[in-house]
Amino acid sequence: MWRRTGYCGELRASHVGQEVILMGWVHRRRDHGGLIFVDLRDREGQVQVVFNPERGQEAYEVARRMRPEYVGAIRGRVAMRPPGTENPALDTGQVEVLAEEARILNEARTPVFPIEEETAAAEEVRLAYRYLDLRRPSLQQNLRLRHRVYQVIRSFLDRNGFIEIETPVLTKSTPEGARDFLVPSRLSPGHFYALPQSPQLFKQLLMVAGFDSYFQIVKCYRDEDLRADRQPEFTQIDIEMSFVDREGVLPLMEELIAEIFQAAKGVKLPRPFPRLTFTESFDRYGLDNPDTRFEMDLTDLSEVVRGTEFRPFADALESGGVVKGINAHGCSDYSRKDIEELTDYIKVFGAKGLVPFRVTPEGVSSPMAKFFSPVLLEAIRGVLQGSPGDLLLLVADQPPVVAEALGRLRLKLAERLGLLDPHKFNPVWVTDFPLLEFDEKEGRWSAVHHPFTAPVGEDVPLFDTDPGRIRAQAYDLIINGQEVGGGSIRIHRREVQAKMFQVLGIGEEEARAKFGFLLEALEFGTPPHGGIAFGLDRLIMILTGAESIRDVIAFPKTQKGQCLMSKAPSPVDGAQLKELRIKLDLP
RNA sequence: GGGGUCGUAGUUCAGUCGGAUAGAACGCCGGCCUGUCACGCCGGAGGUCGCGAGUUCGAGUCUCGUCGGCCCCGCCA
Repeated sequence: MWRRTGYCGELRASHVGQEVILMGWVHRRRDHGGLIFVDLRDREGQVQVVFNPERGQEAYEVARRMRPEYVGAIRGRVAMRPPGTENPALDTGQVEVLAEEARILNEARTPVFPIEEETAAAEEVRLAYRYLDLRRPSLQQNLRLRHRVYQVIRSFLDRNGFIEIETPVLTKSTPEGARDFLVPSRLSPGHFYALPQSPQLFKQLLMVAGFDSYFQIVKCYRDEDLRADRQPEFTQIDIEMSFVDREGVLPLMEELIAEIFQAAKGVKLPRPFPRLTFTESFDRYGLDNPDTRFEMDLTDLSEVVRGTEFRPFADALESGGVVKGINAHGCSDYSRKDIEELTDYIKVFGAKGLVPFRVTPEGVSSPMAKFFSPVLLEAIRGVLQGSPGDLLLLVADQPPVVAEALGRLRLKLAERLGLLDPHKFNPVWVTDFPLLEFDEKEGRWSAVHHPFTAPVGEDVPLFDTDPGRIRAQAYDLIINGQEVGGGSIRIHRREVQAKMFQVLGIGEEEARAKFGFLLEALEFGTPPHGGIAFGLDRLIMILTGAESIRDVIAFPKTQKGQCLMSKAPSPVDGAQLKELRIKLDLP
């Protein structure tokens, strides 16, 4: 076998005169009868190879048999292209390789879809032939950027004293949180391992063990329904630190994120990152994952419109609700149909309606104008700072409904107005989440973050009086409205953990059965500790501008959790099931 | 569990009011062509209209069911 001298995509004018041996895929062949051009492609790019029978009759004959995606090897000399035939679209476009000898290393079936930067092929087809899809430059670039990010993370955390430790993939099912993937145990019939939703308990135990600072780039598994940014298995950058409070975690994590953005995008993120409390975020943006690349804040109009006869507003206010609005700058020309579309959109989130007011040079107009006095219309305009050309959109309902409806509407409008600058990266910490939320369905308190999150010290007495007002020492990192990470300072005292389980309705016995090992560990000298986990896939999505998480994962699954290439999941034969003592009960 | 949308040649799509032999482009195969790079020109092959029922003289087209892709709600500590 020949040994290649380098990559196709690397050849430049400086290589002219050198003899090279190249190997790669036939990207395209242009047969002129007496002269054949072959673009040979490898991971670094492509280069034009010229087959002239006068230079190599046998090589020419081989080139005649070449077809797209054949794997070929050529030996030849790098030459400047004749003047006027350079191709500025190619990095290698100044030069070409004059083939003297050629070999076909392997033939290829006609590709199911052409291997091009932008493919028109449906994702269904691309996923079934993922290895062909992965030949396309855009996916190659995404995965190589992902590789770069792995290296930056390891280098940064190593430099800062973190120790990389693997935790079990076959572990224990725990209550709360997402549905577990289960793995039957052959050696313990009727017992099951669970795949970890995160290494949460293990990393805390590593703190108990005295490793001080730990990290892991680790797969996590959650058996929930998929979305454009959710896969059943995904990767976290999992981090935990001992003897720290929040200020020991956040600034260092900002350095890590900044280093990633610098290395991957050449973007400098100013530090410190801005911070918002959960309450501020909720009030201004309606969501706990605010996109701060643009303004359009939610504004409270409850006091302005109090006393109005307009039923939807009056009813909402009487039943403890609020009236809030946003100013869609320059949207006064939105048609009735546009407004209807936006209304339908927010109805998905529980809002009953959307009340529009157009600001014109003559004043404020609205289909609902007859319910409002001119003074009130002017007051609404004033509070929302409406100028002629603006469209004011109001929603009235219970606070959470108003927040989500307007928060999502704000994003929808920003998208329509082109306010989401893809070159802008706005990180923001959201802090002071509530520790608990009341689950109406289950009729009990549940943890907003997870049951090991520490409450803010001064709020601990509220456990007995008003659990809903306890703040958590938890924090999320949001970039451009995407939650890319979240963490907390953990409970390290046995009695606080007990209080937490108590309020969650997890009995002494159940707690011992489910988390006994953690509770016990807390009794053996647990340092104060806390940490964070970043969603690596989502981070790579932001860095690459990918619209789907599938574009940053080599072998992703469909919305039904299937791998169209390997056909997983699949039935297994009876012997396997018998060995596991499993009987199927299918509909 | 629910809502929306899509499924026709290898690929991307068109296909009228239900009507005769289901079309186009790209790709593929063959021929010609010595400076192309989305090469060009000539010719050709290629179809389980996702699958299954039903309505009809007749279904790619209408109805019902079903399978699958994508987006969303619920879900995702």
